[in-house]
Amino acid sequence: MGTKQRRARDKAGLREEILDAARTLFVKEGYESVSIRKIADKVEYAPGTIYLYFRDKAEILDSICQETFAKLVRRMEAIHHDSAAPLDKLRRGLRTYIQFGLENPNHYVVTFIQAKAQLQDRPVFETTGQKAFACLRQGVQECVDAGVMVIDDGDELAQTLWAAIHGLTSVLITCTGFPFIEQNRLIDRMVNTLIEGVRRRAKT
Amino acid sequence: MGTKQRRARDKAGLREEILDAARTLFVKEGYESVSIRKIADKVEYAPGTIYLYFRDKAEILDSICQETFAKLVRRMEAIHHDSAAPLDKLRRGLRTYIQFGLENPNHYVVTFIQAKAQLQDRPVFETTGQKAFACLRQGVQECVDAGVMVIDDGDELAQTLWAAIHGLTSVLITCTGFPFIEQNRLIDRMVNTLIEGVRRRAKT
Amino acid sequence: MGTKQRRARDKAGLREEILDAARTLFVKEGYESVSIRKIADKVEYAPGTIYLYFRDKAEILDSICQETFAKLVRRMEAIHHDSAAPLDKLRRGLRTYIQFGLENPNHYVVTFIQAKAQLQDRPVFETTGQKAFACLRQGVQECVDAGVMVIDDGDELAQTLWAAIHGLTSVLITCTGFPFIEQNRLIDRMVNTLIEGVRRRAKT
Amino acid sequence: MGTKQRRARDKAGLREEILDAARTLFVKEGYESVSIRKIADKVEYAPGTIYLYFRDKAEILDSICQETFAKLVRRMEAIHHDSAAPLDKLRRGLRTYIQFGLENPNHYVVTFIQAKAQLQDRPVFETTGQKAFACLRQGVQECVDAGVMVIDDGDELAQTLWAAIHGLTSVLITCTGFPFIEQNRLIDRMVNTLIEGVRRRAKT
DNA sequence: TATGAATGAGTCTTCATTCAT
DNA sequence: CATGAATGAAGACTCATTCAT
Repeated sequence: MGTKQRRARDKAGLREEILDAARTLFVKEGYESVSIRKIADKVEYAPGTIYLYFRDKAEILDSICQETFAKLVRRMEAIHHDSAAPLDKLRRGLRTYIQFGLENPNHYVVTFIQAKAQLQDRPVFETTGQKAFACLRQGVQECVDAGVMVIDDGDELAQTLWAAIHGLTSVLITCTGFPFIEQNRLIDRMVNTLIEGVRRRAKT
Repeated sequence: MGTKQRRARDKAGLREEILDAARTLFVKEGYESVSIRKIADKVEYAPGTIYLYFRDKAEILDSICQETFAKLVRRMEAIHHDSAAPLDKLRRGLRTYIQFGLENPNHYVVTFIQAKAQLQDRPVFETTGQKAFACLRQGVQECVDAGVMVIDDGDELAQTLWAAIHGLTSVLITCTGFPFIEQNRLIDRMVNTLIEGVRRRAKT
Repeated sequence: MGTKQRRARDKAGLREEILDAARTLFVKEGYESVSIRKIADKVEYAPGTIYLYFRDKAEILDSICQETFAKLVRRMEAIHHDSAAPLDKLRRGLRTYIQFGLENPNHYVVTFIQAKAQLQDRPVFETTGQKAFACLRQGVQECVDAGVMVIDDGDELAQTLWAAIHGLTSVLITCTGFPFIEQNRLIDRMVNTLIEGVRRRAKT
Repeated sequence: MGTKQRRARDKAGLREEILDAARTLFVKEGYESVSIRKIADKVEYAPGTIYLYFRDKAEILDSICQETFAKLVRRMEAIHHDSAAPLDKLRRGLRTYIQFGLENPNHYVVTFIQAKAQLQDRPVFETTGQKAFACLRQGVQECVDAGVMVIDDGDELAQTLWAAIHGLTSVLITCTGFPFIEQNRLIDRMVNTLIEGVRRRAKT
């Protein structure tokens, strides 16, 4: 109320502030439980102000997903431009994906766990979303082409790997009460297990 | 409306009926979007009646989770009472878990995906929930004891395996729009990959 | 709040009470300006309670119109069952219409002036609404058949008469600030003018 | 958006533009449903700009009414400066009024139908508004003075005539769904009926 | 003169919950 | 055991209005 001198960050990035607040709240309380009012309170603006930046609540979720995919794709693509052995690149890709989730847990949860229910058929998932998966798919294909995989079906392999690392990322972020072993050891184990389980073994 | 002559099963199973209705609705529309009234409508009772069986909305969710864990544990334990080779039992355990999720998608989604946001620190997860994990943990331990695993840390292995199969189960249930390969082939690949990645290999 | 012992009329007719309150408010402030809250305040119930009796605001308006038409038709039809001279019956019909409006000003305004904008193509107007006009139309037709009208086109005559008496009814109700002459004298003048203007004159 | 090079008439006529936009919108959507923002959008200015020309929303409505009355008076007065027979001038006056309404339906509806609810006791109606009625009143008086009317009370006659033609004008504009006969025939019938009903007949 | 950002009150509506019956 | 009626709080969203620039 009144004019306050409002926080410094002002002007420039209210939109970003709103996204930050929303992301955090979405994770803590679930998309449905977060009201525009709560977001407004958190950024210390009136509820109506939110609508100057986003058409509705769904658009906020949408924007967060878009952000997430963009960030993730950027990370994954970095690995692609590299001349290491395909299997090593794949290994790094898996680790990168998990790391991304852990470094951006709010982004990850909102996009990959909560948004599913709300946006399943929104274009975000069918465009940018697919592009993210495509990065992994491509890394797998290189391995297949190099003849180092146990089978030749790139889709089968990529889907298996993605499901597994998504599972790990999810539980590490969400099951905060669970008595996990030391995080890095668990990640290593997952990545090793997957790579060992998927690469062609000498002789057999 | 009015009283109808109401379904036969009456007396006995209204509680179960409410749970069934709620579970279905939770999955279709999300926990937050389901109102007590919608549940009441579905079972054809007045909203107030729900409160004769459950203290509040959260208790319904809670009960569903409890149910889920009980069912899952029963399934997992069946395998345990069996004298096959430990690794085979483990393999079957993994498959059973996934199958359980696919056969009870509503239970699975509500308990393992949606409940997180609402019940994160409810006791259900810390008691019954842990027991479910314990089944898998035990199957792993048997393998470790039999000396067939690549490492000896049962927790590390069990957590890795659980994360992976949870990932697969989740995405198979929720990512309905995703172009997955044939489901059984994917499940087989996941299980094989994990077992191959986790068992001790000759020599070494 | 609390339980109060609430007004006596209670139980029986909350629905009617809501309609009464709404009708009055609609007239005083215009349909759009009346909020469900205002109606609720007026009947001293919580806003949500309104929704136990009406699906939404439009349904309230709709109900009022239905009421109005039913009342009006009942009145107009009474005249029809009468063996007076057609022209006298018509004269009485005109007067009855005006009187109805003045005795039920809220009903009249809401239905014939405000509802137009909101419900123009609602079924109420196309069913019950038309029936009200039909009464007048029929009275006119009897005069035509009796050969006492200046022309034979019943529609032309009925529409003219209705427009005129609707005009008078409207202004008498709504232009409260206008310095009208004594009401009954004005009504008489209108009815006489119309009848004189419409009936066939001797010779000429 | 931004500044565009904006329409040419700029400077001079923004006020008029706003009135035009508002009038149109008021009729299409009803006074209450029209937001300042919608008006602003239509004229392609920022909402705040509206307030440089009008104190508030009501003042816009007020201005439109003033406009309407001025236009109407101008038209009615034109007839007055004419040396035809009083009854013919009156006849033309009635027709002119109706025509005015049909040619300026937005003005008419806003001023004579919608404004009632919002401005009932605003001065516009008691000053300029009365002046419009005075034109008709005067035409009637001339007839009375010429001894051609059925009674001598000019107010009684004028009010009757006005109510009737207002009724016709209103319904022709607002009851778009009603199966009216051909418009001009209906107008002629109304005017003839009124004049016949109001003029003194030979002998008696 | 014009704007963009912001607000606070208010819109309709839905909800979990209570309670007298 | 079951209900119907009611509520208070909250939901998303819109609006007239203000004001610093």
